[in-house]
Amino acid sequence: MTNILIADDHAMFADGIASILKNEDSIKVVGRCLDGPSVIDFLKSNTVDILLLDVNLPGMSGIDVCKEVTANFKSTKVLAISMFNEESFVTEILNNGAMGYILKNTGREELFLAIDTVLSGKSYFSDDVTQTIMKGLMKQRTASKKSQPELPKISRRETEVLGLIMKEFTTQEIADQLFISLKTVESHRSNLLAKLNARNTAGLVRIAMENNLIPKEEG
Amino acid sequence: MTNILIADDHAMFADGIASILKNEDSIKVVGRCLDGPSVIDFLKSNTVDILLLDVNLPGMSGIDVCKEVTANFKSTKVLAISMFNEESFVTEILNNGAMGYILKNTGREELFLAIDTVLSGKSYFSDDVTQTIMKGLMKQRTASKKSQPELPKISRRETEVLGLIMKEFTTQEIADQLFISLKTVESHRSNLLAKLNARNTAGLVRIAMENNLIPKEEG
DNA sequence: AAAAAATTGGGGGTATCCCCCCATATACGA
DNA sequence: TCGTATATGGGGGGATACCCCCAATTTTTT
Repeated sequence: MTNILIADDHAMFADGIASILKNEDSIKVVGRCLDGPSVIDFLKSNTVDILLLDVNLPGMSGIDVCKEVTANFKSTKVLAISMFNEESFVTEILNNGAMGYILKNTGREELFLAIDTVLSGKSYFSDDVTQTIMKGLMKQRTASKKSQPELPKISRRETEVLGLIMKEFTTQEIADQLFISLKTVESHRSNLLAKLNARNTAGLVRIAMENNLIPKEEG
Repeated sequence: MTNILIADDHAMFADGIASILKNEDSIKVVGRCLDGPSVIDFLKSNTVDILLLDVNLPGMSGIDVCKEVTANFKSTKVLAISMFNEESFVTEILNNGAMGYILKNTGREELFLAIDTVLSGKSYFSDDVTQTIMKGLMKQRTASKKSQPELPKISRRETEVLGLIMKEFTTQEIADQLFISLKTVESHRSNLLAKLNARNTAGLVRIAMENNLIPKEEG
């Protein structure tokens, strides 16, 4: 038996979902919530396998709810539902733990499929949503490239130093690891600050991560 | 007329692609390269609209080639081709400027479609590849969550301070903006270091970005 | 071959960060 | 209601980062 909680402030829509699911023997709608806080409350005293979560909840947004749920109720999987096929909504809630994203015009067959898929631990996305995400990934790339049309080329040694900075090593430690002088590392740091147009270490790290300057290795 | 450059170290495969494209009047295969450096050389003296790039090139990898091409030859669009539907390959080359990714078992119809799509400035991915990416996004999420099972809750004020740190403000500047004492901000910094298990500002910023702690606003 | 960039290193100084100790008041949760 | 977390603030000090000046050598690019 799969316990499902519906979180949507549109009563009519919540009813619709519930009536669709009602006919399925293996599924039980254990509750309905109209806002974020009541979802959290409900989960504290009930077992829920799948949370059908509207992204655009009033008050506490769906994103925050999702974050909270995946952090504190690990046995509950979130399947996001939204009226909008907006790239920002999709990526945002996926980055906060949702296992799937479907649109409100989804038919009953696809709804069941999505629920089963998410329930089995896999992720599910409507085809339209998938398209949107792929486009979004590209847009994000080109947009970030436009904002900083050409950031100066970072040399091999500077890249090394930057990588070690991101690993929280101090200048002295970096010097030791690279077998060069403290002063040399300071030179590289200084050049990095100038090239990346950063004021301090924080900016160095942020810009490096935003522009994917340091290939991350597995550790 | 669309100029296409094929970069693949497997001669037989490059021949196959070329022979498929030869029959299309609007397409002209202007060259074939067997390794990365020769691609760069070729682009320096030729106009190429689309680069069909094998991800797994010997010597200079396809990822590096792609990075170089999108950085320095902005009029050339990269369509990645690979034998492997590997999530790491796909995301890596997409993050380095490729506009599309297709597999080597792609048929001629889909090949033309991919070329046209990329040529028009949109991105193209085989269905299989799309599935792989979506799964990968999820995996990446759950994996990163496992590595740091539960990082302590960051309070509202700490989040504010952390956000300003990432914007490269100094402790004194943060104190001024929040109308609190320098010492208070230092307390928050100190608590953040302890909670996030970081050694210094670099770690603070890296961990914040890795865990998506600071909602980025548009500027 | 000449110019530019990268790599190396130093002196000296200030700003900032990070650390230890401490305290008070408020708010939140068990 | 009683602890824990949060937010506030202070003294003092050592470590680190950042800044200015500078220069020699090597590598890369033009």
